Amino acid sequence: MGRSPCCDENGLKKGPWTQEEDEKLLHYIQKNGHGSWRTLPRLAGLNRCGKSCRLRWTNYLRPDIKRGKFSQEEEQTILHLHSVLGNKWSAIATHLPGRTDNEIKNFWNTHLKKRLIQMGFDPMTHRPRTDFFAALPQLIALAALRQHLQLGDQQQAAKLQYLQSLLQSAATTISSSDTEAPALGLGAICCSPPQLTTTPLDSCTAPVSSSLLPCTFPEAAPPVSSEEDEANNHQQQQTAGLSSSYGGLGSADDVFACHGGSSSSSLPPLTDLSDAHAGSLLQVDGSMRSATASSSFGGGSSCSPLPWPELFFPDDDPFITDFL
DNA sequence: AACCCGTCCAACCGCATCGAA
DNA sequence: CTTCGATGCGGTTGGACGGGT
Repeated sequence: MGRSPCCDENGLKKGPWTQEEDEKLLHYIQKNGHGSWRTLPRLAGLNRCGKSCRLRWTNYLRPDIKRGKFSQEEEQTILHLHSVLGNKWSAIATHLPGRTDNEIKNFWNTHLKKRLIQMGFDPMTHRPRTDFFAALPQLIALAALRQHLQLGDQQQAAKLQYLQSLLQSAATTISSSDTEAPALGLGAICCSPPQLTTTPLDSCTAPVSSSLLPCTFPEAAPPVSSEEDEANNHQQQQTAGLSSSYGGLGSADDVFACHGGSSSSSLPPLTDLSDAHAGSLLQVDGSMRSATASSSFGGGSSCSPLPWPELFFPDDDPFITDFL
């Protein structure tokens, strides 16, 4: 596939660096600076291509490299910057002294991205996923269905029948949605965050659909490419404050802070963090949440009304209030 | 002990961008 | 304006490692 690798062309070495090579490179750069990376290997006595040397230097040998685990503050910064900049690792790295773009990228891919997905967020847009959320109420109902199988009277039977139809539509919705959602499973769905949303009534037009979320966040997280955006970003940071925007991914505050609430005045808050349930919903490790996490999703607002008709589920129905 | 599987991360690859000629 | 080499960047790979069975 594609062109041959540059290092193969001249029989140059590839793969892990030896200590001897490291020392040669380090000594040369400390003495002469890197200058032209293309000529450096020859001058330094290394059988490597310049690219490989540059990478080794910038990602490993540079004296100002910070090693070890990312701090909570660094995590927060990465999350915030990624929500604004996208996969601009080098740009993000400039805000994290001592960290390389490669390191940040790896950290994102192995930790933060997974955590966001687990929590029901699209890691690219930093928005709650809308695909499987469309079926969330149905799935929640199904999860509790077992508890109600002993129902006897006619009305309960009607409810059961209705839930069965929801099951079908939920399955359809999920199987036709994009690829990641099914893999997340109900567990992930149950720990997903929309339950926390408290939506301004006028900011929403469609219930429980791909557009159910009231977020006016841009469709795709726009990479900051213009000075204006940079300025906006800066303003956002000043307004929200990097350190206050996140409390660490582990808490509900963290995620939602980065999803509009405090990061831009033009974005309606997705979350009422003062909500009494919020505190109990998300654990530090981003793992499973309690079933009650679904509580405000259905009943939160007219924006995402329950899919089941009031006929079956009057407000004071204990069956539905289980979920609310 | 051997194997499997998932995670982590250094390093590679190829495309994009920049600047000099 | 175009070309071309150098460098930067982001996506991906593959090997080391650790935990579980």
